[in-house]
Amino acid sequence: MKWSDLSDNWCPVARTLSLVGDRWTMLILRDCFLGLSRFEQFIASSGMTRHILADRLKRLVEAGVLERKAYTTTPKRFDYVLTEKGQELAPALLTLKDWGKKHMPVRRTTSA
Amino acid sequence: MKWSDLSDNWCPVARTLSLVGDRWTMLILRDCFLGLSRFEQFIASSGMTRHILADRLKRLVEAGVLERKAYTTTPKRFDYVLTEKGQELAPALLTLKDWGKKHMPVRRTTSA
DNA sequence: TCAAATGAGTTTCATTTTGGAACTATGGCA
DNA sequence: TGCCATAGTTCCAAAATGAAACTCATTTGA
Repeated sequence: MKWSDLSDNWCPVARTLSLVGDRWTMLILRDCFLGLSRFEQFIASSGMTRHILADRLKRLVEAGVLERKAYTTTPKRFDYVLTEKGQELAPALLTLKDWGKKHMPVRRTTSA
Repeated sequence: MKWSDLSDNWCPVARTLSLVGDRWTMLILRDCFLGLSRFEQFIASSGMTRHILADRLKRLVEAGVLERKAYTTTPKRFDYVLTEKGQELAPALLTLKDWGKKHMPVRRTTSA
């Protein structure tokens, strides 16, 4: 079975994951909740590559999770901002944050 | 930057995603919360391929999210059950479920 | 007794995705 | 004019995934 087939799964968790359950997508949303909204900001913040970001932004806009709003006309440049639908993913991000703080300690390479 | 490097990220969301933020992992956990615990059950329920499942189970056990308990000795066979740490991912799954129910309707191919 | 079935993986190979880097396009600014 | 910034796109190699077959140990059952 292909991952993309999950969008029609009977299970709402699976359907949600078909949109946000791949690498990087949730991290873009985290950045949005942190107040970032532009291509280069997402690149700098997340460390993902440019064409993956371009692809994910397109998918999120198509899904109605982000809105692409021009902030200059010449040249055309855009802010990506959370829609109401996107805002409602906040609880999911918060649970992931809490779990990470509790269970995924940063293993720092002790300067030996 | 590689996905696996996220495990040392300053952000707890990113660290959590380094473990559960790839394709299929969350779906295995969903199945665990539904009461499934065996290899063939996960295969039947999720639709993922066998070697991906084997890989994910190994990672989840190593991470302490699942425990691999033998339920027969000859031949050795195992149940994969949520640890306390794994149980604590329940809120994350619930938020994804709620969001999916609200925002990801099943688009059914009307029998035309 | 031998064949088929079960459960849990492993292996192989083709197809997709991703990572990394370079390249394009538009316009501002020195 | 030449350089910089923003926002992508393109190219190629490396890694991950999908599909199917194969392994192994044991059980069932004809």
